[in-house]
Amino acid sequence: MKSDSRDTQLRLCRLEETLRRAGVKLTPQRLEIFREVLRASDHPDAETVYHRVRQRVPTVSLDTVYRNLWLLHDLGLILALGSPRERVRFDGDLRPHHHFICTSCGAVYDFYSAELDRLHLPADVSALGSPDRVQVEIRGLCTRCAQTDVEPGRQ
Amino acid sequence: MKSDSRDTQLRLCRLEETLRRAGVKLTPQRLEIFREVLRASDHPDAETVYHRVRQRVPTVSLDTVYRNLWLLHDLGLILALGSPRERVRFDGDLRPHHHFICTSCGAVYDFYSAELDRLHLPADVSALGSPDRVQVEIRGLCTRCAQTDVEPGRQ
DNA sequence: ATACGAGATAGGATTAAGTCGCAAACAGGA
DNA sequence: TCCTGTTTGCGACTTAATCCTATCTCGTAT
Repeated sequence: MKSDSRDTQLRLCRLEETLRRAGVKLTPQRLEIFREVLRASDHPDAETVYHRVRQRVPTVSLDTVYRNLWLLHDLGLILALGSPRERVRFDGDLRPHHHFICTSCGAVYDFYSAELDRLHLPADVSALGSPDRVQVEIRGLCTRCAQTDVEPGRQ
Repeated sequence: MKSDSRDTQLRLCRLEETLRRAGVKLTPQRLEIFREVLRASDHPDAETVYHRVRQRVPTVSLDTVYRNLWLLHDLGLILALGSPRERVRFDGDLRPHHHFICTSCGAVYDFYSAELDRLHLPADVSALGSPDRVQVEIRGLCTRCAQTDVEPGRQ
């Protein structure tokens, strides 16, 4: 397992620097939670991270795991799958379409593209399973949020 | 608002037929919940659908809304955004990558593709906001589930 | 038309995910 | 080493979502 060296080392340096910049302390709990997410390749949920970290830091609390996962997420050090912090949403539009998801307000905008609908998938996807629906998800700041957020001299 | 005619009409026919095939009854509540999701273009969550349906069917219960949303989802009549019925999952891999999500077991497999990483986005996306991260999400049956599910004469 | 039975509903009870508040502990700069 | 602002742990709490079950209803068969 060589990946536990160079890659992880770099990520840990980046962790230290990012935390320092944000004025956030590097506690053993925080470190272990971060390392656990790095180590995992199975996209664990908070509870799973909690159990794994517990084997190294037996006193860690579930709350601390939650707090730190979202902290690391907000600092851009790890990613969250799905629509973070949101309930499940439903969509009556069955036509092939794609999503622009605002990382600030959580709004989901649909858009259509014949080009994206017939995307050429890489060969190794077929080893994973048989595709049923292919969607492009774009995350970013929506126009509305960009206006209200910045816009100096107002507010 | 002409879309409330042809399109909706077709979808309602399809609803009736799909329900009949599945041996499921067409109740007024079910119909209104379906129509509400069709009508909405803002990807509402269950609670929102509940409040809207309530204005037409004042006695409807939240539980009925949940049950029917998932029923309609399972019958392929509506879609759910995000990872349905799952908790938030975390991912330590910051490299650009894409996801294959199994619709049966919920597992998420990563895959990498330089081609997909530099996707050409349609022009009208820029009107929605400024893209930050672009990901292709493929939903389908994973190889493992395909084997265990079908495979006659075993188990 | 009518009756009947499988399936559906309402709504209160329950579970479980996730968050809050606060006292005690700790990181890390001076 | 000291000191201050941050973080932790934990129990209480909130809230999304599901379960339970008596009652009701759709839709088929009569």
